[in-house]
Amino acid sequence: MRIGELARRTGVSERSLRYYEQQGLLVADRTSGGHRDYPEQAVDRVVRIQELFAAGLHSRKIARLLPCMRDADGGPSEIATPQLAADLAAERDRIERMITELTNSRDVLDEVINAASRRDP
Amino acid sequence: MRIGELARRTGVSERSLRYYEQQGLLVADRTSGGHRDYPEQAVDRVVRIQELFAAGLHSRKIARLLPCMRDADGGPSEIATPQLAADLAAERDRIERMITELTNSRDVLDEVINAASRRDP
DNA sequence: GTATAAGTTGACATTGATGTCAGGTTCAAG
DNA sequence: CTTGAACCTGACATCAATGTCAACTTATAC
Repeated sequence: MRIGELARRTGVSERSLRYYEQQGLLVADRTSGGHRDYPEQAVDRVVRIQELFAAGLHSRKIARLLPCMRDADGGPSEIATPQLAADLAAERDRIERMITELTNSRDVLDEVINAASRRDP
Repeated sequence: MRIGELARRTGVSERSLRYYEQQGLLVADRTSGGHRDYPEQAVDRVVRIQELFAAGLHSRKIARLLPCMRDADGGPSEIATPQLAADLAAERDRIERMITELTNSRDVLDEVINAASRRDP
């Protein structure tokens, strides 16, 4: 699949897909003419990458993490080193705190929205 | 309370507190000499502001939202207009999706961390 | 009053993913 | 073979919160 289709199917811009490749997060075959050719599995991977970005991980860390994730089609190709695992554990805790904060914010918004809809039913 | 103490107690830098004031998110009395003097209640407010920033709201939107939130000491001083409420509802949905994504990422990290700790117990 | 800590404003820098544009090449269909 | 769509690289711009530094003023304790 080519970059346009991948962009369409993932909702990620072509610009970002090229950036992911530059950062070593995504690999693509090339046609004889140099156009990127992605495997079907790239769709899942891009979604994961996006989620990890949304979770506040930087591309360098994602690059180290990706080989340790199990793919849609099989187990991980690497096991995280103890150091990486500790690093990821810290990220995990940060994400957990983030979820708590987001939940708080969501509840605050709900309250404001409900107050408005009660006045203006 | 002065800015240094507020920064210490909230974990937010003095720089950011001044920025919040500049953006209309935070008000402070001034001493005769011009130093900021915050009420006790500012601590809670700063925490809320941080959470809303973490939820991806921009300062302008937070500024419109804040008067509609109930404070630690009482009800809201304003009720959101229908337009603001609709706007916030969209943010709410975005935050909800974000929580889902973060939960996914957390689970992925857990899996990688567990795989590493199983190999290296 | 003097020293030192804390505060003030203003300006400039940073960060990192993404947008955008230009100039050129490749692909696919007629 | 031609044409228009899709793709390539490279460069520059953006956004918004925060860091940082400078030059100065105020507060506090001795």
